[in-house]
Amino acid sequence: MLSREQIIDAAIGLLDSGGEGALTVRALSERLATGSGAIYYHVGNRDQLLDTATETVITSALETESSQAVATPEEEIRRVALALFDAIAEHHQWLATRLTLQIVRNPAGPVTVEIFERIGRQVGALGVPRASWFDATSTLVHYILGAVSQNARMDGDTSGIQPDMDREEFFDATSTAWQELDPENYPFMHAIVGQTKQHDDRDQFLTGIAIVLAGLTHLR
Amino acid sequence: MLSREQIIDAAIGLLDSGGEGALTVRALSERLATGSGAIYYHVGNRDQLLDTATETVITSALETESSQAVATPEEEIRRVALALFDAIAEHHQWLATRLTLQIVRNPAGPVTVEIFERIGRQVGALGVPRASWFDATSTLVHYILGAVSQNARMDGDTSGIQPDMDREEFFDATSTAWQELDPENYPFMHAIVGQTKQHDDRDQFLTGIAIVLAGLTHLR
DNA sequence: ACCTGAACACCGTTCAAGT
DNA sequence: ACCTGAACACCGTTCAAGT
Repeated sequence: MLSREQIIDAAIGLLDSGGEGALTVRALSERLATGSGAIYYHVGNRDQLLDTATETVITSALETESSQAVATPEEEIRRVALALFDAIAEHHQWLATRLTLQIVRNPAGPVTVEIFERIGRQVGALGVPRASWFDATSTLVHYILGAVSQNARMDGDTSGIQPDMDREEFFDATSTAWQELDPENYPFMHAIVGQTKQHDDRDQFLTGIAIVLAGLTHLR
Repeated sequence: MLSREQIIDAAIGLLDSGGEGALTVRALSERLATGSGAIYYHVGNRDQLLDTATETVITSALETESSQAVATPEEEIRRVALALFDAIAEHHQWLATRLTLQIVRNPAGPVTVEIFERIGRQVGALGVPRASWFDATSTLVHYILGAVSQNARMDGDTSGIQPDMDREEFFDATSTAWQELDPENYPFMHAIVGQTKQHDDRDQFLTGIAIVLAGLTHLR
């Protein structure tokens, strides 16, 4: 008998390998050797399936992270942030779009609540005054989700411009394009093009977290 | 004779009033009283049309902002950020998803370049050391885009849960849902539920900018 | 209760044909 | 060069019918 879990797992598989466009009810029911009606019987429509898949992946990413020893608030925030970063950057690029959607449309859902609660507790422990807890946590969450979305590699997604380009080629093409900009009008782009060439996304993400954390101390 | 500009304007009209789902080639060609082939003749496919619409709106939002008197670097960053915030929050919620997509897929395009250049120059003027310009600017841009995406109101979008709920009702439903969470497991959510009730999104966005700017001073 | 799969109402895109 | 619109290959979703 077909189970809800099987459907969600198969859906995540399709999403991971081909992006959101690859998750069609037909492809899914073929992979599961059923009719399309069976999908609707178990998980409702495609949109709900996408939400459930998002929930499953995020919850599991945050769970494996939480099984470690307690640390400083800064360290715990870094862990939560990296758990999201790694989950999206490495396997589930489709999450970049979906995670934002989930939080905007369903702020009372488990995904939003879990992320806010995890980050928010540490904000309190950091010494931020109670009246600023909501602002401080929102700022951290906004930064994390923004950075994580911007860093999602679009490898598996066919909707990119040149599908035959790998990550490095894409990067080279970008820096040469920046170098070809008019230096009169774009002095800054020229100034940073050297730094982009040998930077690491993950390191930069951590630097960003450190900047926001440093900024929070001014709220005291 | 049909022009490229007319098509883009009509597309933005459809997007503003009904979200991404409302932009269909059929609806567009009906509004313009042409055949679907005419669209493809002028603007390529739907995806390119979406990119062009994004570019048009963002460029114009940044242009009207730049026509003001020069100010401090902090003020100029706030202006660019608010120009994006207001454009998305008030008229073009569909941009939240599309802007991120544009930057990820086309970092050499005018949208990415314009935003980075505008923010980046001020980062230099702020006294951030040259070696940190890229990290600092990325952090700001990531925060701005993250916050702006999370704040896009989903009024016109039918894909929301209850379309008959207005902004205030939605907010009330969220805070009561947060209040009903188990206080043992979600102490933080209970602590902030009061603050969410009477907070202003725009003010919170500016507070976030201030936090990141404060954090940047530590890079000196 | 659980599943099938044809049918329906949509899509984006192409392309011969017209002016 | 510019445009038409039928045709094609897809979609998500429903629902009578089967077990």
